[in-house]
Amino acid sequence: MPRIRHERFDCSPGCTVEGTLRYIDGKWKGVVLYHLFEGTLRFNEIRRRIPNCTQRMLTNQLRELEADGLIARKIYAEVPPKVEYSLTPRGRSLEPVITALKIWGDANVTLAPEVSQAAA
Amino acid sequence: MPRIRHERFDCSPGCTVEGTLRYIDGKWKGVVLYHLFEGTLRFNEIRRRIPNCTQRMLTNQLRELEADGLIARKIYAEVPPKVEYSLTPRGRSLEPVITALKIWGDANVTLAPEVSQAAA
DNA sequence: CATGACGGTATCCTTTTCGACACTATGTGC
DNA sequence: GCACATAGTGTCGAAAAGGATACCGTCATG
Repeated sequence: MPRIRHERFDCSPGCTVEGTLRYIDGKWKGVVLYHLFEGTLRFNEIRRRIPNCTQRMLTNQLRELEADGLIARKIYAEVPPKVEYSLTPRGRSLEPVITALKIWGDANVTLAPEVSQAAA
Repeated sequence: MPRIRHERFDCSPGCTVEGTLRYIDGKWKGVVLYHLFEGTLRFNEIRRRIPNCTQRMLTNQLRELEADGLIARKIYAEVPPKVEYSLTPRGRSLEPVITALKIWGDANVTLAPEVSQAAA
């Protein structure tokens, strides 16, 4: 089980910052949330949008987001299984945060696929 | 060495979000930045503000932040060593991001030391 | 009968992260 | 001579995160 890690934040002021980070941290959560801002998606729709994420990891991240009350999981009792994920109001309230992250990232993060060739 | 982990982000749009997260993620970085927004601080001043962080971890986080160009490290060649940390312009540009995180956290993160008693 | 889509689990393993602890150098105060 | 303060470094080990891979049940299709 992914373990809830936001049990205590007794460090100092500014820790709600860390607290928020614990919600959206986790390799794929930011991207998942980002895609869900567009609207409700099925499991495999999300998968296809994040090809580098393994099925196991995606399930993990979704479960944690769900446990944190950020996304809702709706299961349809159909025969080819159908599960839809959508943001809860709480999840949607993260939009300004994600937006702030994206704005800074667009300005400051270099998405350079060719950098990794340096060692060759 | 802390290893730079922002080598590639080829996953999908929204990944600058992840990119930004890689900069401010890391257990204590958010708090360190938060305290540095107040102004320049010496090593032990930061330590005292974040008692739960070990010396080694603090050094680590500061080194990573420095390597990422977010903070500046100024060493005074004095005899009781004196090192001052301050934000670079790039680091300061993170302020809206940290602020967004803090706003959400203040509203949504429960700093509840008593919640962890649930299992008892 | 075999295959594929769907939405997962279970298991294993590697990498990364984090914390504890000891140790360093230099100078001051006792 | 001893302890203390500053600002670290080094090593060790536990724990967590992440990735690879295989497997599950069900129904439709070929």
